[in-house]
Amino acid sequence: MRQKYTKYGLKSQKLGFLTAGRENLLSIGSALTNSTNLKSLSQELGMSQTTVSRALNGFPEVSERTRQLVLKAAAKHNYKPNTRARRLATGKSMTIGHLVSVSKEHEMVNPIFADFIAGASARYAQSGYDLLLSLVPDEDEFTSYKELAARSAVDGVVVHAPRVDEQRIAQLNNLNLPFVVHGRSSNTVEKYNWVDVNNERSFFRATQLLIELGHRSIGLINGVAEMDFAMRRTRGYRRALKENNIAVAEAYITHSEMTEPNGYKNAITLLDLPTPPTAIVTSSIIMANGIRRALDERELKLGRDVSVITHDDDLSYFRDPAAVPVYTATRSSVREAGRLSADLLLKTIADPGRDPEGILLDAELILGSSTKPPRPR
Amino acid sequence: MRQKYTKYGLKSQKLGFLTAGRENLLSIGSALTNSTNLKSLSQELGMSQTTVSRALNGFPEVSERTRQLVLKAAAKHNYKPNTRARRLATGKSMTIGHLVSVSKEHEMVNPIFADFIAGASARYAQSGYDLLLSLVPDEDEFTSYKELAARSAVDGVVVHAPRVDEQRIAQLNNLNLPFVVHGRSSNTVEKYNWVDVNNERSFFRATQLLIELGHRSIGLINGVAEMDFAMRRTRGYRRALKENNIAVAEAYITHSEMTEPNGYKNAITLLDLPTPPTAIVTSSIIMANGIRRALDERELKLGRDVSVITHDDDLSYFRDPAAVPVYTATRSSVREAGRLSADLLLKTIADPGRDPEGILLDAELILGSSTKPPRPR
DNA sequence: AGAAAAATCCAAAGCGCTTTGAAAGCGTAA
DNA sequence: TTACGCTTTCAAAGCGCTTTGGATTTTTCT
Repeated sequence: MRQKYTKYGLKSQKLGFLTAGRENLLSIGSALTNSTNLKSLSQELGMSQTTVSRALNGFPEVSERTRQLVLKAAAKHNYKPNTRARRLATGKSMTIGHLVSVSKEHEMVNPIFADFIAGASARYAQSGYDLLLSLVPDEDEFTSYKELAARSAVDGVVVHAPRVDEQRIAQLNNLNLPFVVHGRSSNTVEKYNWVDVNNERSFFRATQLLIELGHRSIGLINGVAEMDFAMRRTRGYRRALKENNIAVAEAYITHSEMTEPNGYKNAITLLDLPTPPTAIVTSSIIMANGIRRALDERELKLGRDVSVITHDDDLSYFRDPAAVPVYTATRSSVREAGRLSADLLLKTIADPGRDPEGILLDAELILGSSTKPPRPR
Repeated sequence: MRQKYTKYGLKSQKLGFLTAGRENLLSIGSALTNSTNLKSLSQELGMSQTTVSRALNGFPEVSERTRQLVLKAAAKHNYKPNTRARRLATGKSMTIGHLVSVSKEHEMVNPIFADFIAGASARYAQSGYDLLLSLVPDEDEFTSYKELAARSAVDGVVVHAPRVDEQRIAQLNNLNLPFVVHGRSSNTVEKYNWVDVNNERSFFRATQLLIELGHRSIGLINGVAEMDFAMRRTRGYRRALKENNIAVAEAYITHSEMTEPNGYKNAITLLDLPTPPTAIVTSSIIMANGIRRALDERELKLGRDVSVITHDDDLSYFRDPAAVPVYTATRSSVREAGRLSADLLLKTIADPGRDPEGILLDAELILGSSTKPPRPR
């Protein structure tokens, strides 16, 4: 007799060992697939699988009486069509992929992604889509997209944290996989779907506000320079200075991953300059916390001694219900961006011929208590 | 002739309209399924689908020469078995579900979940599993698990943020769906898999340290009381006071969602008591930031005027590379917890007969600069 | 009443893979 | 040469659903 090498053979052996008492494979098989299926449901109802399937999926070709009978029986057994079978039959994955890259340097996961996904997830759920999440080392990003596409595991993907030069956009267009970018990529000429905040304008306004208050030495504590949002924010900052005839001091500009310790470290660097800035604009409320710590350490008071404006993604665990918020901020809900991205992606999947669309959100400039005119020397 | 009501009928009409030029459905169909499949690959190789499948899946029943030929051809076409088909055929979903509940009150997503998932995700990827993420309003939690099980969309789930009284554990045991709890549930007698930090002991130690420094009035700014971790931390805190014959002042204990503004608010409450505490223990580094802000506002200095110990989940965007960290902290990497949870879940799925296991992590007590003896009055 | 139209239902054919049970190929011993 | 045991390959049967093209029943219209 032929020796059994197959996976199944091995497994059944193992199972048999563990579940002594079972006499055959069949009983184990049925123990694994415990739930009601379409076949048994239709048999119980004395109808064909077709009719039951149609009744459940809302097709008009089944009488109302039949539909009610089917729905009642389905509810009774808590029947839900098997996802795996349904996906194979329909040829759709009903799944959206989110690939979030984890920076190699600090193994950092951008904290805004949780709130972004919270927004998107709700939309997917409404439309019956699942969310496939994968955190990948940033050098593996494209490989991961390609693999998802090749094994057709998803119907679309969201691209997080685009860089100024973003390869993924062209690559995804080639793969013919619907996608939406959260953010934009300046050096990309192709058309693509995106949802972004008006970074340039909001940092222009923030800087402008500080200038109007009388500040002339304004620091910028920004994210990593390769990131598109960071580049745009720097541009807004520079433009404001330029339009007000203030020279840009390169030493006032720092770029780094947006962690609290980096906010602290960069603020210390600025504060220890021969002529330290009297105001700071920063890209993240997490960094703002680090800046506050630096001020504290240098015995300086936020607002009174140094003004700070931060970008505020309206993260749920920093949301400030106070009438006057702590930080003057350019605020834009990243959760709302998640919702909009999801909507856009679902629209694109439903209608592949659709022209790519860009959605530009305008951050509000919210006045808090961290900005005051500079202290007279 | 019968009128076409079917979904497909409708859709093909729509597609036809949008893609003028295509003559028939077939061509559209093939445009959608663009990738190579097993059939075409085996035809090209002049082998049966069986042989190709076996060669790719590492079965020993295919000669080395054949395997190499197959692998080469597969690589050439970037062939990956279609996920949907494979899952139906094997009867496995190769997917782990993470249901993260979003609190109704603040729509808050616990910030630790991103790092936890980063840890788990890497493990899943290694074993060929996908991660299905769903953020659900906390009242829908169980419905969501039930639905995932009914449509057999996942092979196992992770339970986040268990409460002292946690219904989900018994429910999941009934569903016969493998699961791991991140944390524990005190009032649950059933056995289940869990990965948790020794919350009781670490808060005992933290409180003990403050007492040894000379503090007698110690506040506790904790998470929501229903959460199991919060209850255990309170217990450790109380035990330390008790063992040192210090009366517990209920006014020194606050419970709330762990946001920065709540940290601030609760700290202000404590600091404005007739006899304010000289030290505070808190459950989250985010709250610790709020506490620092409160100290700042009351013109108090962290460490010198009020000592603070925080629990530190070692979140990537707060990770402090400084030799002496800002906060004295009970530290335990939540990312490591994610890895361990994933390992445990995958083990359970591979071997369903396995006895449930609990993994207890011990938080380190890290000395930082936020703890000093109390200031003499 | 009879024919046409509409409504309702069904058997069967996939979806793209894995797995089974059997057949074919191949070297070696009798 | 034949027979035997391995090794290697294959045709075919599902997995549980959706969708097709018809078949059957009911309603509507003349």
